[in-house]
Amino acid sequence: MPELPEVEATRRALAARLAGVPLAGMEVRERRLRWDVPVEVLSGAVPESTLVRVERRAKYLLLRLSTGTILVHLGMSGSLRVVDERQVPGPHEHVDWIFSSGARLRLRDPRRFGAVLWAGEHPEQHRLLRHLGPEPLEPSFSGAYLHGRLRGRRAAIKSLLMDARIVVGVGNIYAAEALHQAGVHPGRAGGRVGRHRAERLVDAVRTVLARAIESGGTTFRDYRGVGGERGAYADALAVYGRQGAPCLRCRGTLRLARIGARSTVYCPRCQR
DNA sequence: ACTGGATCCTGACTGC
DNA sequence: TGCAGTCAGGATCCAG
Repeated sequence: MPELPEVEATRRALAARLAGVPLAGMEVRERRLRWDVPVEVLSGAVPESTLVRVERRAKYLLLRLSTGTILVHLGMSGSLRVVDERQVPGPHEHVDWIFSSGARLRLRDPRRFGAVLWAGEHPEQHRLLRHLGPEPLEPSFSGAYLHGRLRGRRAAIKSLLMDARIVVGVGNIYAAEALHQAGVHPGRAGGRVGRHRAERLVDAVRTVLARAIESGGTTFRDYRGVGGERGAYADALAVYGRQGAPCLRCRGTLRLARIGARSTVYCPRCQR
């Protein structure tokens, strides 16, 4: 379940291994992902292009080719690996990018919630990127900004933190972690989060995400890095998956609730 | 405008 | 052991 740290870890690994390498082609074995993979336009744009650099916006990877930009979203079960050209694709390994070096970048996505799309020369104007909120690690995501966006909202703060129009990249795992670190109850109405709590939340979101990136992301179930390795942040989770266990801060018992149709673990004693 | 719920999909897990 | 049912979750879509 890749959230921002997993996507960023993937981006860094891809950039280190494949930036500047020419592409020879693409192989699409299953085009039915979240949206159909646009095989025709990609087969025109990919051969004889070069992967210039790899960027990230929210949870989208931007493969910047010399001929335009491919958007890759990992959905919930997607992962990318760099493999040897002789490695036979397994089930659910739907797309390969074939590099002139012989290496292949291989997309595996059992649940097919991911996406591979063409975004042309101005990806920031693509419909999926156009309405996104600020990046959580950039200065524009501030306590004042968050406080302003929460004003008057009655939905649970957890749901609002996971709303990509308010801030991108925060999914179910890191929302729960950040709320716990900030001492904010996940069910609190957005409009009842004051300036002080908003500041704490911004700090907590930043800290949690930055640490998770350093750890190579969180492998709770199936996420894997580009070389197949697990993310180490799972060991640092304070609440996610720990319902019934003692809160690491106050020793109260962590409780499981459903907020916005998502399971949510929190400490009823130190989150208010 | 805002809110919560349904939806897409498959694998892992639980309970009988 | 086998099978049916439930859950997981990002982002979009829809109804109220």
